[in-house]
Amino acid sequence: MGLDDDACNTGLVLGLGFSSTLETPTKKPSCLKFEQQQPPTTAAAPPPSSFEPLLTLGLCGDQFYQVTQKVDGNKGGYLNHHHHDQEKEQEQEPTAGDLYRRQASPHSAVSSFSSGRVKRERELSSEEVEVEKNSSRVSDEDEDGVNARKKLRLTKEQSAFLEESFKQHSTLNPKQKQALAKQLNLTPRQVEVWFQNRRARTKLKQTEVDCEFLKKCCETLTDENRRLQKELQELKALKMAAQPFYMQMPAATLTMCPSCERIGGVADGNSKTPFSMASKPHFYNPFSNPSAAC
DNA sequence: TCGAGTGATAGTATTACCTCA
DNA sequence: CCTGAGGTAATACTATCACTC
Repeated sequence: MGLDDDACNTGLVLGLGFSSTLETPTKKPSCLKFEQQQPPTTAAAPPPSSFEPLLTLGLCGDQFYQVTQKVDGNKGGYLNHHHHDQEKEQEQEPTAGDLYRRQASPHSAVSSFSSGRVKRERELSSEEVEVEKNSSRVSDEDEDGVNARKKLRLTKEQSAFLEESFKQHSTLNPKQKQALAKQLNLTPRQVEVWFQNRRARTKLKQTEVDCEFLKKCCETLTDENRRLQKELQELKALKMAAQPFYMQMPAATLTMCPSCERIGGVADGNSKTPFSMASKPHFYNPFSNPSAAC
């Protein structure tokens, strides 16, 4: 493409691209409709080179949504009632190490126990494991011992409550998780999984939205680029038409005296031409004839 | 029957704490 | 006492499975 030449001759430069908005959420395009919530303790940082529109979804409060109304999670019939004497355990003060982690780690919040059931059961307190086994409608094994993973469906109330909580905080610390679980008659693990999936799917949706947005940006900029290229060509044509004959000649055939700044060469080099090109050094070729014009 | 939505699981990365030589 | 290495725990993310509607 001739952009470089154009830039040399006209000072106009055309470009097309996006700037990374990493860590500059305020620079996001204003036309983005969705905004992805960045929790106070930001989740794992994206790769440094990634485009991060930093959109947020929902509200972001300073305080975790205080649950004031208990939602009966058993209305749907999928959830078994479970005992609430886990409360003591839930309200135990975290250890110093826990506190440190929750405050210092960017990943502080939802525990996922994601290394599988064996690990999970090692990590969970016995009470919590018991709750988990009882509270969900099904366990991994049914009465026949067959590994039939049946699926819990959250009730509307439970979903709405979780959504509301997610709007407040997209991640939960263990206490919040416990509280939510208790309010909703779910296991902490279920709350945790719900938040994990919610985050993942929010991100997925956001990626799709971003993709569409970037496509549109690309189209717009391409059109703009095309328009400016055309305009540039027109300006160049006008400029050429307005130039005297010798200025349209190849620069190699022209020389200009560096001292008197008069153009020499095939044209009339000693006359008082109005086209003395002061401050146009590219008309001067020091290797051809430095002072021939004089 | 199929596809979308979604709960659940497995694997992996990161970070911080703890222990020990 | 200090320090670095290795182990462990907590938590996040991603991919995928599997079930329900």
